[in-house]
Amino acid sequence: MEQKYNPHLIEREAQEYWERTRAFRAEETPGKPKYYCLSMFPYPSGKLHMGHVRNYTIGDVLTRYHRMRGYNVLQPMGWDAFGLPAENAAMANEVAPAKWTYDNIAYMKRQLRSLGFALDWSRELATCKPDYYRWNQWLFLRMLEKGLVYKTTGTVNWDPVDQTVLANEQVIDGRGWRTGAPVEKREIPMYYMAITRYAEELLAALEKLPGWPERVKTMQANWIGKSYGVRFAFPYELDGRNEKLWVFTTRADTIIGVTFVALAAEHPLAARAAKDNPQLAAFIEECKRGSVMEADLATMEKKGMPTGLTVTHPLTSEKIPVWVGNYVLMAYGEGAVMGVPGHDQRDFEFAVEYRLPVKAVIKPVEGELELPLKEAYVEHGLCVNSGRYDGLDYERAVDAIAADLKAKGLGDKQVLWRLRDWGISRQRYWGTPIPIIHCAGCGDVPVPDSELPVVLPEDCVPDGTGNPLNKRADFVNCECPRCGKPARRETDTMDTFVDSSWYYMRYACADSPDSMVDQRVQYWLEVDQYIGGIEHAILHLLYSRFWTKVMRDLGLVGFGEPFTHLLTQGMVLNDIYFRKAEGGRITYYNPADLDIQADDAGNRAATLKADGKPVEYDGIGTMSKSKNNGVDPQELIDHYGADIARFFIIFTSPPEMTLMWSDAGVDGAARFLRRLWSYAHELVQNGSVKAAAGPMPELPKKLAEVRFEIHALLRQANYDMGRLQFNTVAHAAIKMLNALERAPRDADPAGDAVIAEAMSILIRLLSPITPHIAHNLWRELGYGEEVLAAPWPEPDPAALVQDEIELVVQVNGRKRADIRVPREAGHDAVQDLVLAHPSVQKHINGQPVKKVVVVPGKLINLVV
RNA sequence: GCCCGGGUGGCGAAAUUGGUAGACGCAUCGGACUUAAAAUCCGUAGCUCCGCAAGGGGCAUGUGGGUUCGAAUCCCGCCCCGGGCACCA
Repeated sequence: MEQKYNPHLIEREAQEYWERTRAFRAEETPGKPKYYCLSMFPYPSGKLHMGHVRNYTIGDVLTRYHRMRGYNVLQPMGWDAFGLPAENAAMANEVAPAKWTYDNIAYMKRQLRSLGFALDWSRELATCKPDYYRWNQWLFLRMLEKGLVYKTTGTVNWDPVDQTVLANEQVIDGRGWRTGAPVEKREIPMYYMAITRYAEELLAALEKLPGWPERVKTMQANWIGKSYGVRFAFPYELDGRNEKLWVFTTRADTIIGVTFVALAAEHPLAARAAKDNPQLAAFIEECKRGSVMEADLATMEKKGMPTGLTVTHPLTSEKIPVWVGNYVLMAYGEGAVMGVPGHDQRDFEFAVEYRLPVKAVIKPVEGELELPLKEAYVEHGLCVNSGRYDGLDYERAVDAIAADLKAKGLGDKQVLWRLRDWGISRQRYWGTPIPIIHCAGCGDVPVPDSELPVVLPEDCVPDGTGNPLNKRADFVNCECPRCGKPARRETDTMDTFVDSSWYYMRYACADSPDSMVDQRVQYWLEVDQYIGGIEHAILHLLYSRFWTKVMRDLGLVGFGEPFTHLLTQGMVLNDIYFRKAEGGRITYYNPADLDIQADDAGNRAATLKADGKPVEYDGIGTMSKSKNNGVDPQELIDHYGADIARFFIIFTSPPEMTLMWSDAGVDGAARFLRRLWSYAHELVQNGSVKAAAGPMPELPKKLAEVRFEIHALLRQANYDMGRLQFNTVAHAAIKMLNALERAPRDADPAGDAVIAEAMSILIRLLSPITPHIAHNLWRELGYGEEVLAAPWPEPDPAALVQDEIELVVQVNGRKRADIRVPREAGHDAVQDLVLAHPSVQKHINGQPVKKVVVVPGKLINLVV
């Protein structure tokens, strides 16, 4: 054993050992409890960043911990390899997305290997390979057969200069990121997956996921958004026909207060009204400018214009004016809303702006409304000025009004979901081709299963002006499978969320050539622990749950939820810097490439090292490819080694907490592992550990205290392991070494026994976090062949028995003394000791003790 | 704008879920070792007041209220930061 800790040497040795022994190859072993530990697979953006290291270290800690607890563990890894950044890189460097992606995978795989993760690489997959995405296509066709996939139009961001569809991310302040041109909305045909058919189950099944964080379940429940309300119609006459304008409301109790109706700009009635009204047509056109993002729609200035049409109030028969409002969403409800300025703040502001009447029809249960209203009264209350509904509370009013509408055939109660169907068509090259052929005679024809996969050509180089597949005659031109005549292949590709909705199943049978999944999926799934960033709390996790239910209903798998336990890792943040070029194009710069000066007031000035010119600061955000603010961990690994990097990132913050990246403190991790090494080296030199094999002898008081401390720390560490708070497990390891270094050093066989036991505990406790040094020390100290095979340590109850306990004494809730009392001390004896304490005497100051609060074994509070 | 989190010393954090606030680590300062540096080891440390000292008191968990014998923890209002908002992944 070398005297100095040489992480690179021992890490290489340990990794070669694991490689040679195929230590992490997972086999289906019936009868042994299995544990499927899964970290979200990375997008191969080029290099790992700290968020990846954090994610995969957490997963590895859980993997190795469960392995030592006796589970048959699977921890796989793969690549979420389709996506937009590859196309952006292609435009910037004129390299094909495929080559860029495969090069990145090769580099990042080396980085992952150098971190020593216990991964079963034999199951590696990349979603851009035909043997993976063919099953996206295959399931798409099954869903099409079941009516779970359908085609309709959808709204996209359109860059009129590049003549291309833009991702939301590529729209900056309403303009295209490359051209700076104002973005327009455009309606195009798209394929949808009918996730709303599963809305009820996706919501209800959240309650059957006790292993998920509450916050994630709350977010999903709100996203699915079940609301109970009333769908009803305003009758009207147009072009000599009697028609109905439908709306949905959760506040039917306020229906008498309707003073206008507002339509989305895309509403068919708006288009009809605009036919002879150029001003309105222009306004509708204006509404179609700007991005499709909900955050933009919700924050923009509320604007409206009258259509000149009126409809009839279904209960009062009043004439109600119809407006077009830019804030009404076509995608939610009916694309039209009733306007009740008195009791909806948004309607109130709209009414004030356009001088529409405000009617108060709800009053508080206690007291009266102050009129005229200065803002909408949005609380539930009692109906007033509402004729026969006066005095009814919310529920009764809704019941009565729904019943009256129903009697007139103009409405009824209805459940409305906020969740929308999942549009999966992307007008992009680097994704799974949608397996459809367009035939002039037969229409949209599914590609037959026998012709799957529809293979994506890998040599296209996008240039930013639309999907390059459209220019590939060899891809586009084909025969109609139905009539055999020349036809055109669909060039849209699938949303990459399709890829990530089932990859965790494919790991179980990554080599299965003839089927999407096989019986091995039944062995490994569900995933016992899923680990990934909180940013995936809604979309990815919801789509995966949906996809699993679809596969279940197609008889492909026997379970309905993919992930039993979920750990949502906190984001790793870093500063963001950028420059905005003329024309609006934005370039982000990595903080590592900048010279940054900050003054005491927190202002900062940064210049690019390459040209010395200033760049702008854009606050902090998640490390990402798009904001170019990732920190490459490679420098850390090269300098300190994998164990120190892993220990540091585990040590520095609890897994679920957001972490602002800073490497301050990494020297502490390095110092700890060096101290551990030196301590172990000394033990090896003087042979204390080997000499101490055998049962624990009778211990003198000092050594019993050391042993107590070790076992108490272990008890706490195991508790923290169980609640996934790994930072304090690392803290416990440091405390153990501190305790050992403080322990009496005489060459006493009893002392050797305590130290030998403590080191075996410490090394096993550390082995999930710092597996290489643990592997090495376990062997050097002669505990066995490999720490991986050792059982997880449990505290010895006998070591945790104490003769004396410490009690805190408070007077009026403030700590005034500590006392040590024998463990068996009775209540009276303790009370005498407490009252005799001079500091307690002083603070009681002769006043009578009114109350004594006792927390057994911990605290006594005297109230005077 | 809407939904979900978070805010504790100079910094990362802990506090077993209402019971000693600041464990453990970083940085800082002082000391030891060394020709020197690095490394290593020892010590100190929230703020503030009284005291030569030993020691003792007060104030402190973003902010303002409230509940409680007792609040970082529970309740109400506000401020700031992060995540998501359906085409970034």
